[in-house]
Amino acid sequence: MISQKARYALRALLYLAARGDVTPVQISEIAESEKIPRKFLEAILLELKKTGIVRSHRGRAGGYALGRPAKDISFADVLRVTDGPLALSPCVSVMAYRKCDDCFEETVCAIRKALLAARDATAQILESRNLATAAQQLRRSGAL
Amino acid sequence: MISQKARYALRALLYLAARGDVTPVQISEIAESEKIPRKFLEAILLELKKTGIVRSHRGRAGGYALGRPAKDISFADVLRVTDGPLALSPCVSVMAYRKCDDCFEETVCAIRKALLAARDATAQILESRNLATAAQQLRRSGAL
DNA sequence: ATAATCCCTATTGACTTGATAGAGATTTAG
DNA sequence: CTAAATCTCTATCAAGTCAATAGGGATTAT
Repeated sequence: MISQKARYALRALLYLAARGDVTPVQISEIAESEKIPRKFLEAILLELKKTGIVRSHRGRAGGYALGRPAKDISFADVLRVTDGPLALSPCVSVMAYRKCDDCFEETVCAIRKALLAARDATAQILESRNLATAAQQLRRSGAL
Repeated sequence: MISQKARYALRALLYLAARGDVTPVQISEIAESEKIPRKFLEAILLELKKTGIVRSHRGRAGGYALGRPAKDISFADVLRVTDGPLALSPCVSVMAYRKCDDCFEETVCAIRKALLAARDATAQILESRNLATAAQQLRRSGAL
């Protein structure tokens, strides 16, 4: 299961993508529109900023905007920031590989083989879905 | 990421599958062979038993055995017991559906569409991998 | 009977999650 | 230049989950 933080992050980013504006949007506006606890959202956007998914402007007319085109921000990008690796085991993570603590012989591990296949399948989907395609779906369903 | 519990469960079950025996195997034997804390393994096997994945015999020559043929125990079956639903969100879980707490309109949710596709991909893999195929892989690699 | 086994409940410490508080740093408008 | 509005940062909190342990109780083969 994804965390509440991931949900909030995706909703906030989708809000920015759907708005499609160039001028920065304030935290309060996002928080109210998407019903996200304001202070929690601050922390989330800060993290997203560190990885370049959003950028910010400080001061009077400040706020947040997407850090790159919506089509270049995948669901996988976001989930990796909020929830860590997509993989079901460190030993099959591509972005954050680590040997399992008590692994005997990785190349032979039958559990690993299954988890690796699962990771590839998940990553394939989550990397192909991005904020642009998602926003487009919303428009088509008449939700915007 | 899967839990340590899931790892232990898979290892223990794979041990039973590889042994392929009809007579029950004792907890201590599994725990020692697979280096799993004995008491923790007890709790895990008990849970697996409740869902029929293993069956047990009590008393003097007691122990555990697979509850059905190894080819009918998938990785998905096991992970659902130890770690809950495979889905990344309750609203896309097939075995344990639940509406998201703050969901506005499920049919329109763009996040849901992506998570649903991810669930299907993961489930497809994890339901097709079972203890028999895994044990066979071990034999082929000469690990048995 | 007895010894070996599974069965059950409770407890623990470490860590994570979701959320909140309060002050600091920066920028724009007037 | 000053004030107000914003983002930035650190600290804290309660509740929950995870991994592991402990100590018996129930059952059964011999």
